[in-house]
Amino acid sequence: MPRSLPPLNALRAFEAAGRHQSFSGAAEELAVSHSAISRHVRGLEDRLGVQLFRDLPRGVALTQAGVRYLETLTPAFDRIAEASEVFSQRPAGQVSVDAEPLFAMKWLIPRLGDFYSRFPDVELRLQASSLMVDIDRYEVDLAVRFFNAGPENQPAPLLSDAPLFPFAAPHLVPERLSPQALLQLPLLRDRREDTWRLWAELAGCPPPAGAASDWRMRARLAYESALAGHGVLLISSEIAEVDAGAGRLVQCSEIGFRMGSYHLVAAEGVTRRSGVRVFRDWLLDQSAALRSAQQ
Amino acid sequence: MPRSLPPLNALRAFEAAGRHQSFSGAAEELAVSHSAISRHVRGLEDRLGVQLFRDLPRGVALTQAGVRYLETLTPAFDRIAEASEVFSQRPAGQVSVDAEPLFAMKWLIPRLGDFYSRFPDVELRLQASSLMVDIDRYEVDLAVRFFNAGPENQPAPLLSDAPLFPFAAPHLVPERLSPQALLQLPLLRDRREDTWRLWAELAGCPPPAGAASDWRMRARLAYESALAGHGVLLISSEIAEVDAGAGRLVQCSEIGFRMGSYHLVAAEGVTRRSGVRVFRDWLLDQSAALRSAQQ
DNA sequence: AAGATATGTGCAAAAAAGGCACGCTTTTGT
DNA sequence: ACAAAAGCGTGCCTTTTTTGCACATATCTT
Repeated sequence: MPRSLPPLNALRAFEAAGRHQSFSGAAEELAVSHSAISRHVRGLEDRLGVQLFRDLPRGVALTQAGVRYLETLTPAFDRIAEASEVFSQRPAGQVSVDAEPLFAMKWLIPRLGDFYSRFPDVELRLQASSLMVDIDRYEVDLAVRFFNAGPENQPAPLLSDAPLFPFAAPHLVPERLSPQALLQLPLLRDRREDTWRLWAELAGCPPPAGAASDWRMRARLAYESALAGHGVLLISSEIAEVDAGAGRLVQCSEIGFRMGSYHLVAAEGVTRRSGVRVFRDWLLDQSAALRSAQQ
Repeated sequence: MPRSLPPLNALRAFEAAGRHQSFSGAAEELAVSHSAISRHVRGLEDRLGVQLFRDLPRGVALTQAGVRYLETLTPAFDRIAEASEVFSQRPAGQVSVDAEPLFAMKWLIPRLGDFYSRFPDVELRLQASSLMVDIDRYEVDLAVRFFNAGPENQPAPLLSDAPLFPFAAPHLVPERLSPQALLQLPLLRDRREDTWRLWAELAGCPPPAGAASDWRMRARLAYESALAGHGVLLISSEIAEVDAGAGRLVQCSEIGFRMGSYHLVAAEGVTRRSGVRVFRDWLLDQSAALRSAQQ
């Protein structure tokens, strides 16, 4: 089962020699001496047990076996060369991306330095919106959206499925708290759903009563409030990571749950553009690296 | 224009590592240590300037770039391996060949020893006939035919286009003769055409008169007569070569001309069979080698 | 906590590749 | 006709590449 290949450098030598119908020509192409080619070809013939070249009064000519072999080798090497060249071409072009505001602020932007340094020729246009609408209407190439991935969303690859955990500013909650104690604090809610009720249920506590401070607010505002120490927020640990790492937020409990995940949505046909492809690949690699590091 | 390829052994290492998603797995497949794979992959990444693998908590995983690269490399290596394996499979099977009688006796059979030793598993059935009919009616795979190649016979590759020269037994003609002297000797003719008239014309002599001994006879008989010293025969120098080399015939003049050539005709679809392919390739190689050695 | 898995790395050995010089043959040029 | 050049093969030696080993690190399993 394990496939066995002849010495690849000998194959390359033979392939060049076959194309040139000349060892010297191949030697020049490969920037070596003709004797190197001669040895490679002879070694290959010995190994395969087949005569690939025939002596001419002056020079050499392929045998039928050689012709046939070459007909396979040349396209194979061409494809390899083609695929390898891609890496040396600096990708360029514009990419327009729309991302969920919090994802953009706390996940994407902190990582963009890496992208800019790797692909200085790709011009990135980033905007933030949370509207869950058809991507084509926004006239962007790529969009980061938060939803529960069903079978119908399969083609949208996952960017982050980190669970929601309670986070708060360290001066409000210096360390882990019991669920009961935590639920006594001001609970910040965004407009999405009644996440705190779900959390309390999971923690085995009675649902928290609404308090004066638990307005429904936009996610960005809720997050800023948490940073300011105004209460506890249920937020994706990957979103909170940048501020948690800097000591501006603290995870208050081990209890968390998933409510959906961030996915990358691509507009029709845009991946034909190298800039788009490069950004998408980079994004997915960042995401995969993050997830593999966490678990 | 000259294509530049990354180090091929590094490519193979990467390709195996990518398939296994594991350096150790690749190392086992390639029968080297894991450190060899590790170095190869790192070297390739450095050279291409692209990260191909990402570290996992335990092990490695392909990046998007790695996945894409692998998608090209694996089929390319597969095709190379496939084409290389062909040589290690001994071709077998039957091949039936029909050849012009003189070609079979004086050209083909003397060379068959080489074929038998190279391909002991191919069973060759050889018959001789000179009828120029549809090959399929003969129920043979390949046929050697003598004709003037026109555009309609293009697909039938050339086996021999050596010109006709006058040959005779050495005791009749110990050395080169002038055309005039030569035309005084008994002229052997086969039934094909009035070749001697053409030759005399070429030599600038009056057309030879018919003599008692110049019967029209089958080519084989004419050839035997020449060997027996009964006269001079116009015959392809490649056909006469085996007897000329053994001193049984002597070329009597430098004047010669082409009247047609031997070609290899294949029946429909038979080249799918490895034995047929091998014999055809061998035959064409023999022919090409002979021609390149002569001129 | 210990053992197994999986990769990275310094160092020295082994292997492969390469170059050079020379020989041989054929072709070309003077 | 003779010399030079173009092409390839080969022995010998050098250089470069590749490899293995031993050890280090990190993670997973039990």
